[in-house]
Amino acid sequence: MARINIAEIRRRQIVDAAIRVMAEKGWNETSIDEITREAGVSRGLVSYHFKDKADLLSGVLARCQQASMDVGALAARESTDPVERVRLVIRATLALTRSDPTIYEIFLHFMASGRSNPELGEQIRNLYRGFRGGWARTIQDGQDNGLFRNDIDADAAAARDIGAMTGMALQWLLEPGSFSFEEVAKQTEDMIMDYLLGGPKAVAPRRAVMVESAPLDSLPASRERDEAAASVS
Amino acid sequence: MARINIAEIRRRQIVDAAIRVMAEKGWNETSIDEITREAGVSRGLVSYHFKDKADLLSGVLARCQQASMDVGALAARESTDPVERVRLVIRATLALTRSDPTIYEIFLHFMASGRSNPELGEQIRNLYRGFRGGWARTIQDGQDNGLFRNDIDADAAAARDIGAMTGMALQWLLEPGSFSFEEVAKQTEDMIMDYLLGGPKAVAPRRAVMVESAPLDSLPASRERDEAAASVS
DNA sequence: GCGCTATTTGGACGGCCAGCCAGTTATCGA
DNA sequence: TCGATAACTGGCTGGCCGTCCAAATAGCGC
Repeated sequence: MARINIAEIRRRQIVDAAIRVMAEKGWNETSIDEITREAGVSRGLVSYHFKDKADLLSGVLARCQQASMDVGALAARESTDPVERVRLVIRATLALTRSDPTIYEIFLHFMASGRSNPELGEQIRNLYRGFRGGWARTIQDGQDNGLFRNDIDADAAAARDIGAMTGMALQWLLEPGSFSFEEVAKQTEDMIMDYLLGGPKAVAPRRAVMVESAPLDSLPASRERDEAAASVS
Repeated sequence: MARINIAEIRRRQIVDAAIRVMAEKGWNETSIDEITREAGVSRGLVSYHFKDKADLLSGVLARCQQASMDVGALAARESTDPVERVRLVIRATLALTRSDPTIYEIFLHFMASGRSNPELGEQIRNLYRGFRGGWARTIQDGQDNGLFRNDIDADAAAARDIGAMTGMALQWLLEPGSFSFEEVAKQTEDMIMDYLLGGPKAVAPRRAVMVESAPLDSLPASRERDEAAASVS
């Protein structure tokens, strides 16, 4: 089935181009003509492979989601200590802001556009729900095992942590170099970890086995066709 | 000069309408025609009072900036204890997300649009610089007086705190009700305060007089014409 | 080679919108 | 009362963009 492969390759090619253009100009300012030029394909080919602009957008978001999840999952595998794993994921997530700001760029544009486009809004909401859900489970595990304070709600804690990370990312996106990235990242990491490690904890681990799955990698699978997404940039 | 007053009133009227429409539909999806309809004025009047769409946008952002600064300044006046004031400002800023999400909505759209429009980008960057600068001064004051830990850079701390607050706000904007607002707000407030109050501090206050000016209210003055902005919504 | 289908092309169509402008009305000073 | 100017109106227009489509091309099994 070489044909199907070609279709997949074309889709990938167009999504790649869309990400490049969109990261720079946003979505509404990006015309499909510009994407075709960047991708080096003809005007009608985009319409052939994607139902409409929103469909193309889904592909873009799915790729970015996959990339950011990969980073977290990868970092978590670098240690077996649950606390250390959480720290590594925070660090990797923050570092992603610097190494591949495109991802947050896309998220930002989706958040803005999603408010007027219900379909887009649902996608970005699902994405955040997934992030929060995965993070909450990780925190819950830590609480159950007496590692993290258990006087706080895990779901709320997840929203708080993800908020702290994305908030920093957006500021960096807005004006890279306007503050010391390393310093702010270090403070954010410390602040989150100190908060999670402080306060009252469960007396004894409720389970002998610690968190065995990497944080963030038990998210609901993307319903996109670009499952095998690699790095975005 | 009744004429000048009329011009000012009209400008205000149009900006108000623009904020209402824009909060719901974003900026790029908002046509000037829609704003004129909402404002109850004719099509050409907007062109008469505003150079172009970006000019109108400046008015919108200035109003939101003013409103958010007012909230912080107001909260800071409710206590004379510097630490308590910082806590109150955090609380008020977070609460603003709920009471008037329009403001963050506008900020979000500016961040997204500002990437492709240099003029707009500079405005939103200035706004954030102002926020961070004011917050950093407040933290610096607390450090100088031995109230806050002095092993961290105040500028970086400001970026971290503002990031945590805006990050939470954006999530709430994306999907109000997807988490417990009160719980996340409380955790965020505690996390920031615990971090600022923890760690090593200056042995003795370097100044007898504590922070005497409200945080956030020594920002660079808006260069907009809508100086006397009231509440946004 | 021959149909068949997937793939690709370039352009046409229709809608939308920001900017512009000629003309009208209201307000003010003299 | 009478210019003069500010305030205001409504429509035009040129361009851009997403969608659709008829035709051309390429790759496949037979």
